[in-house]
Amino acid sequence: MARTETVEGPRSRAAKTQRRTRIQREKHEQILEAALDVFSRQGFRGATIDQIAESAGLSKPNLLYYFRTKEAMHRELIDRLLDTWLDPLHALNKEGDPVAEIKSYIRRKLELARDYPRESRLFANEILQGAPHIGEELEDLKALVDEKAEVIRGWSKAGKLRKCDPHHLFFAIWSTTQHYADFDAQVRAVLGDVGQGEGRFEDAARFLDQLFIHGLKP
Amino acid sequence: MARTETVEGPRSRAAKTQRRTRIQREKHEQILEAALDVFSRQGFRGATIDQIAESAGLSKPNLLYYFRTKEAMHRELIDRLLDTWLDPLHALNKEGDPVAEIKSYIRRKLELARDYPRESRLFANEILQGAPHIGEELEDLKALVDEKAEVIRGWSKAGKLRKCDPHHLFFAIWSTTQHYADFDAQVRAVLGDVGQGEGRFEDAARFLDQLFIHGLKP
DNA sequence: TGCAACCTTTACCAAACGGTCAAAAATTCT
DNA sequence: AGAATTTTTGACCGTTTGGTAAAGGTTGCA
Repeated sequence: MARTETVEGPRSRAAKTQRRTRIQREKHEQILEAALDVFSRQGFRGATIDQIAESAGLSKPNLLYYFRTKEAMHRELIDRLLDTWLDPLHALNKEGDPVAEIKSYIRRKLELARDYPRESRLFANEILQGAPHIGEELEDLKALVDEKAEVIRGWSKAGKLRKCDPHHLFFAIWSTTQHYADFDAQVRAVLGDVGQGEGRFEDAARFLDQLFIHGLKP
Repeated sequence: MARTETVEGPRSRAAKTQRRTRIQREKHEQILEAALDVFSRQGFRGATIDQIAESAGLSKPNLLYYFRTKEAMHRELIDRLLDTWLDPLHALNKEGDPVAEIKSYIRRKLELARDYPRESRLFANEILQGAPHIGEELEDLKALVDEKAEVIRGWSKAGKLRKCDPHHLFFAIWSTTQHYADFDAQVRAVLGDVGQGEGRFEDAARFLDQLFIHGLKP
């Protein structure tokens, strides 16, 4: 899924031989962590290298020693993201019980939204702007989705699931779960700041379970 | 809902007396149209005045004669947006048939996503970045949502709807419908470019109807 | 200890950015 | 027509931005 790894980093012997020094490994992660923070809040164009550098506790030229461009940081973040992001979909098991499988898929997606909201927003930003940096990856996504859509269709045909358009089912699951990460500001405003964090996600999980289960049981 | 109208525009006598010339009215609209285009694709920070000016067929200083800052354009767009955006929710009628009301609400929201995708993305961008420009408006939203949530709760208690958390129901409706506008790039990639536009929304409407109706019927 | 590789900093650059200003051009009003 | 007003323009400004060059400091290893 990840794009052909072009090793990013300093033009040094260690880098060229792929063997990274301790400092390189540490700073590399440190920078990506800061970059994720900034990109997910500001979007690609809105983020500045200075912001990321400051958030990472480095000077700008120092940061640019590890990542030669802003794009380089963004690209590596997106690459990493996609791998973990599609994991739950990969796990959808043709042999399992349909309703239980979908329930568990929803749960996993919701957990991702809870535990990795920055990644979710990073992705949302990218798609919102028309996915300018991930054309290639979206094709891989299509292949995976088409495959899993067939699984759903199979379950429907076997009478184990109400008949429905599998692609739109996926859209509904993605949107409802990611909503809690991407539109967090709105969710918090509407729910009020009472009953934070923990209970919120439990309520969401209960609601989505009910909605999809009753909506899908034959 | 709209914020107290501070009339934006040229510092001219006509403007001060609120009476706008023909040219002022025309250019004003022309600029907002272009600004919507650019803001919805690039986000606030990503958009540049030059881009908007070019898209509107004006020089930058000329544009700035009508809107004195970038914020001014964005603010008026957001203000207009919110009015039409919440219309469908206002229309949710306590006296109507619960299932029919919700069905019609979903349909309206989906039509908005189809007919005004740029507005949807403008809003999505704003919320994604943490709603920095619309704190005030979100409070009004909360009040409206709370009110309509009570309507839903009433229907549930009367046994006309399956018991569920009304707020999360709204989240689910918002996210699933707006998904088609906001994540259009992903939707197109997954569905392939075949079977465009028209059929797409019909399929979505059918799916969402089924999902929510069966998920909500008592 | 010395030296080669690696890391960090200071100073800098060109382009892009949001916005201003004064004056010219066009329009409207009487 | 001519004055008054509105609209448009070109030249400009200070700041921010992504990124570079080169020199100084640090580390690891023979």
